[in-house]
Amino acid sequence: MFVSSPGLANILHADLDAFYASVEQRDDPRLRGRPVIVGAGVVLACSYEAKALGVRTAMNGGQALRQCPSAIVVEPRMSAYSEASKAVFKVFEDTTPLVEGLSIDEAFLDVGGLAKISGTPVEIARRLRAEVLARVGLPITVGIARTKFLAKVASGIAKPDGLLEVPPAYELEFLHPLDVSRLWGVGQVTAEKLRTRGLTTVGDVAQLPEAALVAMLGRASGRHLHALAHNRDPRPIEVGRRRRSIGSQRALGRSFKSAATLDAILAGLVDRVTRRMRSAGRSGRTVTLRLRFDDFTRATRSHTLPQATDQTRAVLITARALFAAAQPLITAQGLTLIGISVGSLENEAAVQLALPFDKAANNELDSALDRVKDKFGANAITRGTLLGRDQGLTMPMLPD
DNA sequence: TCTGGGGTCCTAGGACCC
DNA sequence: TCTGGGGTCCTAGGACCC
Repeated sequence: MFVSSPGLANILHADLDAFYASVEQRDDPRLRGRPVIVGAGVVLACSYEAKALGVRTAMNGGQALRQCPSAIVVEPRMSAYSEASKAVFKVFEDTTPLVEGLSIDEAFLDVGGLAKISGTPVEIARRLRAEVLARVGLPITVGIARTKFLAKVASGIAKPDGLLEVPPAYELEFLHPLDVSRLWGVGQVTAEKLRTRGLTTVGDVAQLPEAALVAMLGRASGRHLHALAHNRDPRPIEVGRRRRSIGSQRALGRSFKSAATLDAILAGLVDRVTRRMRSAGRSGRTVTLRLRFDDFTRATRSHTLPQATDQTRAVLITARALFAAAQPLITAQGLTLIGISVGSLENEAAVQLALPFDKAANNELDSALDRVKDKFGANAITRGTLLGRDQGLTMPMLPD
């Protein structure tokens, strides 16, 4: 482990532009230069041409088309995006070993210590952008600064297809005029709280004592914001962070769903989640059921198992018990979303226990998976499901 | 227009242990 | 009989990010 010089702008934040839409434009020349919307029901991503006409991520699909009738709507191709992401991360890792991935389309890179080999951070960033374009065919924006936070703000301002360095001598000049919503961790709720107290810029926030921010926003948020506003962000690049939960959720639409359909949806979610856990070689202990209702309120119910598992059957039994426990909520309000996630992930796959084959539980799982097949087609059930089911089983301890 | 699907982190109360 | 402080784990909710 080497330590980069703390006084220099050594951190790059690399962020692909309109990632899903850019992949679509790369793969289909007819889409280039035109407004592109990825996702039918809701806008998952849109090209800059669509953004210029008022389309926004997470916008309802119908509204987006009214806003921008000339837009071309394409179905998402997740495997193409995942492949493109891997190729881009390969370019990152060819640049420096100190890469911290943040999401499918962005990462921090520490290029301190590379001066002799690769040149200044700006030179490295220019080459990185050219490499990503040449090797993967995608535009990428890079922000350069002394801290993670400033590098991320810089890339946000430089988008699209840009490069922006914040030299250490100009950090406060750059930071203080910015709108509070640029601060990492300030969303709608916090921005509104700050605004009602007359705080609109980062500089305004910096005028406040830490105690005032803590009183306003809570301990962690208050301290965090105070530090960022004063340009303190000592977090180093963390290599090899692992995800802490794996989940899947499904919106239900407006029509009435029978109990059998809801159970099939639940089993389908559990199947998808445990399959992903097994292919990632992870197992987990905390099963969380997530519900959303027609008035947009939410509820969660969770249960922690005595041992980690990646088995369809164990997670399904737990998920059903949680769902049953939440029945009073569900009958009182219209259910619009169901989600299942498994957290407290451990690094290894579940130890396979040599427990006796439980015929009754297995028959029950069979009928649940049959219902998934009936509702969603045979493709909804995979070989992974069957493998997971027949391996050893850790019986969960259920809530009453 | 009532909004998708994938995540992270923090808070607060209660149970439990020493 | 009454009392304290410290710590961890679990559960539920909330804010935020891409």
